[in-house]
Amino acid sequence: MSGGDNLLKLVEAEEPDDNDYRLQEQVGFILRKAHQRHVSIFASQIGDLTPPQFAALAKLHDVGETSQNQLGTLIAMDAATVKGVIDRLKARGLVDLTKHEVDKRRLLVNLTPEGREAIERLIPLARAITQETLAPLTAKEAATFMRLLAKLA
Amino acid sequence: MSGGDNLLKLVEAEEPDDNDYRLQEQVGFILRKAHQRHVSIFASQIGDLTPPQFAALAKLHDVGETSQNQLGTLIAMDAATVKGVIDRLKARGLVDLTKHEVDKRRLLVNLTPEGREAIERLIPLARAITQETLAPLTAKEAATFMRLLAKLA
DNA sequence: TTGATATCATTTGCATACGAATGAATTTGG
DNA sequence: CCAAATTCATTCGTATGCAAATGATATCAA
Repeated sequence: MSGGDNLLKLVEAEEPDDNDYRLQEQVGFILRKAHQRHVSIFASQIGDLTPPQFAALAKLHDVGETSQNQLGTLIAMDAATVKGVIDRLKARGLVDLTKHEVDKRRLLVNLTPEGREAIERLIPLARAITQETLAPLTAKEAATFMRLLAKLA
Repeated sequence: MSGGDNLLKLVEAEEPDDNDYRLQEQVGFILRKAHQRHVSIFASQIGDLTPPQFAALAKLHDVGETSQNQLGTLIAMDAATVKGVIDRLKARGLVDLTKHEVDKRRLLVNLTPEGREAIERLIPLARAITQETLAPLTAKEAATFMRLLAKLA
């Protein structure tokens, strides 16, 4: 190796490979923090609904009546999680549940008028939440970020 | 449900603003899904430890003895959450807890030999998890993504 | 010094999140 | 047609995650 002794020593000193694991630079750790920050921004703008609850209402507003299970698929929640979310929305009168006439396994979920009013009122706030979440990025960076994030999700 | 047919809810719906809201394109929704995917990859590689538990061990390995509260700050967990994580690690013999000699409020957390063995064994797997999480991106895209994600977190 | 503040840890309550097991209803394959 | 497989929903157990309240200790300021 030509003239590399000093450089080699330096590199070895800085990169012992196993001792050098940096938690703060791992994608999972930063993803978790970014998600936490978003939830916090959401809560500051929409205090009385959680992001999953909002997602359920927004999707129902979008697609209309669906089964609980199907709704879960649309908003990326497993059956156990979606049940809890829908139960709480029902308790607040934002959705109602009816049995499917033909397929008796299914539970159909609908927005109530109150639920419809709520989601339509909240959607502008949700736009502001998206903007605030992306505020640390320029418009171009945000576009790039969204494109790459979508690939990961 | 009583009454009858579906009333067609033709809410004469041409408010472009409201109809345009696409949940699937909001940063918070995709962030949540990307995080879910990462947790799932983590679980497939490291079945007997959760990402927060791993983070606690990795950080302890990095900085040595710290108070429970300080550890929480380092790995972005509030006091209530970190307590649960540390309790479970203690129950498994991966950390031990001692009272601070001078400041009696503080609870000092240390890796046990088993905890040290575990984290050193798992770090290579964690590197693989990071790689697999970023696998949908090219190397250049991954670098860009990490830079932008860090700005958001 | 002491009274007000601040910090550390704990506890409680609520809300995701998911694996696994279960029961009911439907669909499929032979 | 029927037995097996699948689907839908529910329940249980475990693990974050955070707000708010509490108790113990430490620090600061008048």
